[in-house]
Amino acid sequence: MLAGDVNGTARIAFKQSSFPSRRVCQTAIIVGLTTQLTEEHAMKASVFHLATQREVPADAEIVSHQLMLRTGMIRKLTSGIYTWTPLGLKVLRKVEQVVREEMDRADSLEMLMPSVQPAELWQETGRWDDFGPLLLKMSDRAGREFAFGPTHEEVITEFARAEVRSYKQLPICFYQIQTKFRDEIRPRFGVMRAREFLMKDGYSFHIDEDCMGRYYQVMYDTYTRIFERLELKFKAVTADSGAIGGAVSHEFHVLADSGEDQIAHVPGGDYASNVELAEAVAQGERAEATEEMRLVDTPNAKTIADLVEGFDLPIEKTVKTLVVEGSEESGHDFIALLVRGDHELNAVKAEKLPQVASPLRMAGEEEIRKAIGAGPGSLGPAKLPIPCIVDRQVALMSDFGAGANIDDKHYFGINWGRDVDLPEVADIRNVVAGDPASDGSGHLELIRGIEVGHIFQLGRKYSESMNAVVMDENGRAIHPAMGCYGIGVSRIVAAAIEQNHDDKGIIWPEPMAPFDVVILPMNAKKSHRVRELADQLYEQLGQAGLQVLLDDRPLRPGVMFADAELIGIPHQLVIGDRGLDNGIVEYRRRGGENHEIKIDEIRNWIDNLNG
RNA sequence: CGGGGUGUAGCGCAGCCUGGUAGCGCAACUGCUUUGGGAGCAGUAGGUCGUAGGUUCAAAUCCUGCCACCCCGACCA
Repeated sequence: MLAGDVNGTARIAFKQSSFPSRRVCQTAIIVGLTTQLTEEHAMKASVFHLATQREVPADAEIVSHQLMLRTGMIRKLTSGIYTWTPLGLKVLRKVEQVVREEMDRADSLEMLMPSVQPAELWQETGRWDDFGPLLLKMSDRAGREFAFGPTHEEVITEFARAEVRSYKQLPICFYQIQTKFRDEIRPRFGVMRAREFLMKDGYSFHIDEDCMGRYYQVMYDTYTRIFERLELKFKAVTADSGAIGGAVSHEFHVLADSGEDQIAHVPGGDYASNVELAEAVAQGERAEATEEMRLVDTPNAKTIADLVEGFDLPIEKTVKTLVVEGSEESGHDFIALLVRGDHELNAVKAEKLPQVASPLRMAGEEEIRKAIGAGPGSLGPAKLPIPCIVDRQVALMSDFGAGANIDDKHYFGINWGRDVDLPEVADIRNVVAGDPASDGSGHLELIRGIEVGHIFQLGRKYSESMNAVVMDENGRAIHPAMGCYGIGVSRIVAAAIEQNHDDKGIIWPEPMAPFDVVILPMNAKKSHRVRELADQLYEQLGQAGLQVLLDDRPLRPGVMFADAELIGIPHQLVIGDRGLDNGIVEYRRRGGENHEIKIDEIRNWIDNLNG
């Protein structure tokens, strides 16, 4: 059809002259020319689905979400649920493959578990209720209940209790890369916090804690290698294990200012922790009292800021009193928590206090009035009718000011012991920049990160609740210790963009770029030699094992440049008559230096690139 | 779930207050010109105005319910 078309457009002519078009490939299938079909690296823009957009979609807040939509990597189907387009999938698969290779290297065994899981399994561990509304529940025609798996501890433990019966089979680790669903209350930022997402989850089984600990270290190293291979700037931090359970846990964060998590670390040192967990160490010693405690009228002082401005009180001499719901075992409806005026309460730490209800709930104004007799702006430790726990730093304060538990009145010059008995002391605040690290290694700096991996030493939580047992050397049935290891594969794609972009678009780390090289022929329609060299390079690069995109679309140069930069292809070759006159093609490194390559040196250049 | 906001062409928006048969930019399609940084001209196509009801001679516009989506808070890979 194309061959004899004298009046055919240049576009058709160009396609015709190049490497197998879609039509030719189909023919090749028929005649069995499979060698050409294995050329899956190579792709022409004219047969690919490039769907870039110039305008920024209105509801995309962060850069990665905007760029993923503008490049056409993803399309939203509904809230928190996205289609990965051919372009986006190429990136996702690359990340997946690095994860797979490193997991395999650590002797972890890939498998695939069901995403639809029966309710009974979740009821066994109690998580059918504990997981709460995050669990997407559904029922079949017979009314039996199921959940779409948000994680797979139950399924793997069920699998292991049937398959793994002897210590001789241990240790063993299984993993899968699979779509998960968590019905997040508020999905946002595109695939960064989606409801449906791609996750690598791994689970290991061990005869004892010792072995679990050793394999945990193997996974720690594996994760480190994964993020190094992906060329991301990241940090491993000690973390809270949250709903999954277990004692020891580390999170892996891709560092980016837009990250939702705060990390406390010692610059240049080993200490790094999620702020949720970072221990706040009290500094200094309590000074002698120099003032008398006095009741002061503070009619308009409802906040710490009012107090500081209106009464010339240094913020380090003020105390915030927060009222939270008490736990059942505390025997009280409400508990007061005190932190210094310039500090913040740490909810994770507070929740772990036995007196405090979990999850943490702040008391409302009405509840506070009923329990204390004054409003939230006038609370303090003196003459407080409910139990009280103070932060370590608060315990070291002297001559400080706090509410008097009478509306519009504060006590100034309060001193522990003399005026008020020192209540229970605990670490309940967030660390701030400059605090000493709890290991004494230096002073903390706070940075932001995106959590892309989390490893846990689970222990026997699941093997016990689901009664998975193996026989040990002495013929006794024991519950194996478990570890679990997650990586947010789809989130990594977004996190990588957050960390690597400029005003023109994405700057992919090479290992996850959708294509290695793009060929941009200038004015190919008119220039036979441009077309010829483009085709030749396309073939050579493909045969060299590089994933190459030939932009054979009949477009103006500006559009081609803009697309190549937006999509973020690391290496660009610009072929034009201007360069050919001088025997060169132009090479551009996305986000880096440009230079010229002599045409007769291209072969070397390609070999170099590939090596 | 609580608080706020928005639903009009694939994307971004105007029109609504003051009811009168729906418009702009980008994208798409056709033709000609143009071709080293998101072209120009001419033409074409595309919309149950989220949805259901109500008021009215007449509803994108006014009223009510519902739905969806987005933003701020607690959760997570």
